[in-house]
Amino acid sequence: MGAPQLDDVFSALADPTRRDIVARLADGDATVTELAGPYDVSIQAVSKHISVLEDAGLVSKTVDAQRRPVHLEAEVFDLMTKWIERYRRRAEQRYRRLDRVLAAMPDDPSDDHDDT
Amino acid sequence: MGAPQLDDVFSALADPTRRDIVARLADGDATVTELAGPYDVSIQAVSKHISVLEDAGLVSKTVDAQRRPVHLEAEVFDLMTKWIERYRRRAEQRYRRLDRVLAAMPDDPSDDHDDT
DNA sequence: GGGCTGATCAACCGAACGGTTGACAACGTC
DNA sequence: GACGTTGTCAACCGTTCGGTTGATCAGCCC
Repeated sequence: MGAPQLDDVFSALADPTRRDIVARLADGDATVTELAGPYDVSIQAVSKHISVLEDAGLVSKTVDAQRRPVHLEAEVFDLMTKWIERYRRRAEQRYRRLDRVLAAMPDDPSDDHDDT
Repeated sequence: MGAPQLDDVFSALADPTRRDIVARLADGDATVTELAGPYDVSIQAVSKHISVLEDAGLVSKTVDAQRRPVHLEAEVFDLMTKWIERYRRRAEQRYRRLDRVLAAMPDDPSDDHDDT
């Protein structure tokens, strides 16, 4: 119930079945059995997957009689995106800086060769 | 060797130690022992972590005598960002659309009640 | 060459993971 | 109230994962 941790989000999304479930939920809510349909595993397994996604804050379950429509929560994606962007940008800045240094550098035989 | 898979990228980033390593590499390349420094685990464990990151295409190792400077590869981040953004956007569009529908809807008793 | 340093390889261990089956709870329907 | 449907809980199983220790390889330096 606390704020979702990056640990949970990333490891939830590490599984292809769970990523697929997220992909399908982007088109609209679906019940557990509906979600389980395409996969060659038991409903219990899919139910577990959804629990994992829920713990990560990626989806939420509502109650509709005996059905449990699953809904994609977009917010948590921001958490990931922010984390990723932070380091991607830093790495790219460093890369560009290095690039500039190299460009400004005259042909130097002590330089190691580029990686194909 | 092959293109990095989302599986590998997400599961690599699921581990907090590995995320931390990535974070530190954003500030600049570092050798394995340098990276291992802050952690309370063996160098072998850190070496394994770096291998996982390498397999995911998130970092690359170069050769400098007996040292192995590790370098952050920013490209793969795009792979993740693209995946995330695709579904985040879809989910948010649906949300906004629903929002509009609800806003445009007059008080209707046949509607199921709202969730608090 | 001998020794130190940096890093990986190999075998092993316990915990966590993804899957299974079986039982069961909750709800709508007849 | 019995029954079918939907979904979860619980126990179990094999594999993967993060960690360990010990051995080994590669490269610098005296």
